[in-house]
Amino acid sequence: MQITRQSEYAIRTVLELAKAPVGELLSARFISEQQEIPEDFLKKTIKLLVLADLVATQRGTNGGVRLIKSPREITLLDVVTAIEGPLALNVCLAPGYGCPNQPSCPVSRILARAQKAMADELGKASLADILNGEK
Amino acid sequence: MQITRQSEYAIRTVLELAKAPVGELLSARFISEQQEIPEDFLKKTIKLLVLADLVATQRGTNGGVRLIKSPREITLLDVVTAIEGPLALNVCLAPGYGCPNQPSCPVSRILARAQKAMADELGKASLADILNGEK
DNA sequence: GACAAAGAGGATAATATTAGTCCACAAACA
DNA sequence: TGTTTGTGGACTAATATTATCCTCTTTGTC
Repeated sequence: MQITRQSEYAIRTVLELAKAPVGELLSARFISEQQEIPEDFLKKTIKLLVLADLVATQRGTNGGVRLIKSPREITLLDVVTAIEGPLALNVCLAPGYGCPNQPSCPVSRILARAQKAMADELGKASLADILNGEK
Repeated sequence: MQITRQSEYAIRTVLELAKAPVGELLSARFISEQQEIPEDFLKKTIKLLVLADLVATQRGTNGGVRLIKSPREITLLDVVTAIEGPLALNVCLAPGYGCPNQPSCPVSRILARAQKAMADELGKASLADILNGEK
């Protein structure tokens, strides 16, 4: 019941990007050194962020990664979801899982509620909030 | 970011126990058949519930397992914690983990908040609530 | 055009976690 | 005494996570 290390890498990555001047490209190598993240693994992590439309990449000399949304518009929920897919506290809550009892099953209802409470908190925290020391 | 299958087994187990007449012993075999849980694995699961003081066991003929608290006093949080240990959305939130930045780190603060929101929901849901279809 | 810098992507390995199985043993009871 | 039932440990299997390696493509620069 933890976010994966890859999610943490992703969070540190977008924070690093959010700290840089708007629109500036940071290379995967640079980020990997700053944040002590294995470079090749970071690249894959970045790819997931691209697929989630949180960042864009550019190849070639002086290429790199940049945010494509304002730090105010990106939340921890966005980042974690980009890496791990939709939250699902239990298999029975995963999209497309066909539990015959759902949604009448009282356990799944409670898990869904707990999950929503957590997601709401993560969805409230933007990168900007975090960088501002967060009120 | 899921509860483990073992936690789910544990939940189903205590619910089964909560449905039975107060104080009645159910054997691991019986529960494993009712709930389709591998028997030997269930036994280990039960042991964790014992260690968490949620159930008591009795050996020998007609032995088995029973709750030692009222279903009103046992919450999903109790059960999940019994199996998985204290919740920790991230390593940095695990008891005893020495992150140099904690607790000033804004990310860990948010994760902690999200975790608490989830834990609160799980801690509100008692077995009795669940069996009553939960309001 | 050649070369270097970077991301893309696939394959595979290394670890860690989770789940499940097996078996000898101890306690309770008839 | 022997059967039922939990205990405990070792072990295996399955899966997920994390990490590494290598080749390819794109882009910019000389």
